[in-house]
Amino acid sequence: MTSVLTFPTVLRELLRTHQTFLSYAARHVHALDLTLPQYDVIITLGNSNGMQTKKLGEETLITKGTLTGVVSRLEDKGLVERLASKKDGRSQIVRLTEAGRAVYEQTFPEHLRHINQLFNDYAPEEVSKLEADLVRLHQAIMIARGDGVEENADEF
Amino acid sequence: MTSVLTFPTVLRELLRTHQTFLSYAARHVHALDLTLPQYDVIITLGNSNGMQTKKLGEETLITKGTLTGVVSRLEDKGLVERLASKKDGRSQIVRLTEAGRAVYEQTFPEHLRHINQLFNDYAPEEVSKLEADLVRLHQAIMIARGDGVEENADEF
DNA sequence: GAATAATTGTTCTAATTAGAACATGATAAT
DNA sequence: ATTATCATGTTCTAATTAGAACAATTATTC
Repeated sequence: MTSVLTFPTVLRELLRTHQTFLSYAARHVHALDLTLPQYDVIITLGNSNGMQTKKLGEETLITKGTLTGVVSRLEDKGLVERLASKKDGRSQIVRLTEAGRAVYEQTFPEHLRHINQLFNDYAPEEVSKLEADLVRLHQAIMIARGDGVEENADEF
Repeated sequence: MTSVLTFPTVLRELLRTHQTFLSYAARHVHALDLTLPQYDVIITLGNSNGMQTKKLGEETLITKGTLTGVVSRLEDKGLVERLASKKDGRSQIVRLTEAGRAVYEQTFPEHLRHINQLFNDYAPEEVSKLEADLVRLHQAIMIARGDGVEENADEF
């Protein structure tokens, strides 16, 4: 290796693995003429009867400014629709149309196989361990960011 | 949890951790009026006397179409310069200017502390283990992608 | 209840992103 | 050597991204 430590190498590896995974997942999705964020929205809505934009963003990890555009493009394609919430005048409900549900049901099982294939050589405990390790790092970052455990903020 | 398995949860956690890390790292970098990819280029060049655009892309994980723009913006800021390679007429060498080197030297140690702080509670072996686990997943994805081990491609 | 604060989603901007097409220079095959 | 193939970097496009500002609505506080 030529390069001296820049970001610690474990973090570089995190970026690399993330990037490679996205390109792997995108390959399957692009055959459907959808982008990865668009497909992520579809499969997230696939298990529900519609949800608030806010919750949809939390599930998909798409920030709200971005999500507006992603949902609009899916609306243009006729795969989702927006409805005003009856309980909250600020809120929109997003849900699959018939066509969107058809896409979900016809493609999701294959998509899941495509993804799960990555773990063919993993024991279940190994997957759980990796997940736990990622959660640990995630929490370490949040704590360093100051979004820590939010204990009693005794401003007296 | 309400949501049924979509992406396997370990992969969702990979995305979440990646995203949170980027926002953590960006916070420090934005104070320098640089974006994260721009700063990544600067610290990658900081250890060298200039390198090919191709190699710069490999080190930073930035694809070539994107890298052209990132380098151009750094050029506009006077932090890097492009030189024609003498050995290869297609190739450009990118290197830090004086100003770019000053930014690197004055900010990198603090940046490194900022990043390393994430691992305060880690034993060194734990970091190595996590890195090895990420490398393993990365390779599993590459193999599933077909970029596998590229053994003897004995066609027929 | 009226003023203040917080929440929800859209709009706007600059930058990044992947991917494809392209021009130019280098390399290989014949 | 000449053709065909490959490598390097730029340009182009559509989409995503984060972040900030904003309008509309809801919740809180006094």
